[in-house]
Amino acid sequence: MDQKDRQIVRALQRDARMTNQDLAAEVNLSPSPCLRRVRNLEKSGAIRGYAALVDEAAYGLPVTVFVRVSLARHTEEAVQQFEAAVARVDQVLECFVMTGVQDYLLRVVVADLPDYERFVRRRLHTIGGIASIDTSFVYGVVKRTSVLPVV
Amino acid sequence: MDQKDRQIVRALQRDARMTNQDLAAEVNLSPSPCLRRVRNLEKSGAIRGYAALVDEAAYGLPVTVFVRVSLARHTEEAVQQFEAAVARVDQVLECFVMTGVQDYLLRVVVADLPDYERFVRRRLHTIGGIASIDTSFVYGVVKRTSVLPVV
DNA sequence: GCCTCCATTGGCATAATATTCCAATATAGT
DNA sequence: ACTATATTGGAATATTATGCCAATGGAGGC
Repeated sequence: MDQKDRQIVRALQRDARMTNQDLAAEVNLSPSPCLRRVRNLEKSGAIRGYAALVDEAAYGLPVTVFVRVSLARHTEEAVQQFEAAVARVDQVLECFVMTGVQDYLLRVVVADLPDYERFVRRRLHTIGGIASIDTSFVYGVVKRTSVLPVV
Repeated sequence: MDQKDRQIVRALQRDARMTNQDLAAEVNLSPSPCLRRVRNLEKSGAIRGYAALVDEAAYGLPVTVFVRVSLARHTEEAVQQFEAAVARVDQVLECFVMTGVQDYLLRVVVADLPDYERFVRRRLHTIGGIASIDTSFVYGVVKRTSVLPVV
């Protein structure tokens, strides 16, 4: 991935639906080589896909929660089971394995507080093997971008 | 936003570059009304934009860090100053105001550990007014989706 | 310093897609 | 049941993507 690829990537992080012609103009290429670069980035996996950014509140899920989870045991089996189970839960949009005391950080979207309680009781605790759950609600968004910094 | 709009939104979260014709087929509409719905969702702000999903490692920034920040004082002025400053830092992709002891949760991407140290010393601490910083590195990704759950 | 080879590029023709308009259909309120 | 309003589907047109081929540019060898 050279500088031109990175330029293309940043442009598409800003607006994934811009036309190839506009993209080509922005990175100073003609459309053909520009499109070829994009296709190569897709094939190589550097571009994992394209996603619409949606206002969760407008969609009907205005509450975002970050949940930190610790497992009771860390056997291969317990870990695998938790990770497979959590991946199946639709409300969990992201789940990261983290350094520190807590094992996982989850980003979860729900409709309201009662909905979050239901989520914890029916979706999380039913997985089993969880030692502790630490919940933080999102009050507000200061910044939210997809565009990676220039390297 | 009705069920059809939500279907459209989920489809575009899965693949923002699918053609309007395929989208229309998926939600059982003809292309014209489907495109009109998409445009309305864009105008109303329900769709905030479209972003390419990029492999940070392939791009050259393989280290993702979640940083929790507390401010020393919570005067209107100190808060505004911090938020404006953090929004200007390119390595900070997301910054949320959170409930709990810590005030903010930041998602940061860097090249490596020395790069993270530079980031904290030159970008974060120089902002001023920060009482504490708590760092957690991302070891691995269990799940990562843009698609909101069905409501 | 020149030449050769390989990767990348630009332009053109064609195919696919988006966009706009209008008539037809469906929906909600009275 | 009737009217007003919003939404739909289809066809014509404008944009855009795509694939092919000749041309260009740059790195390494002589």
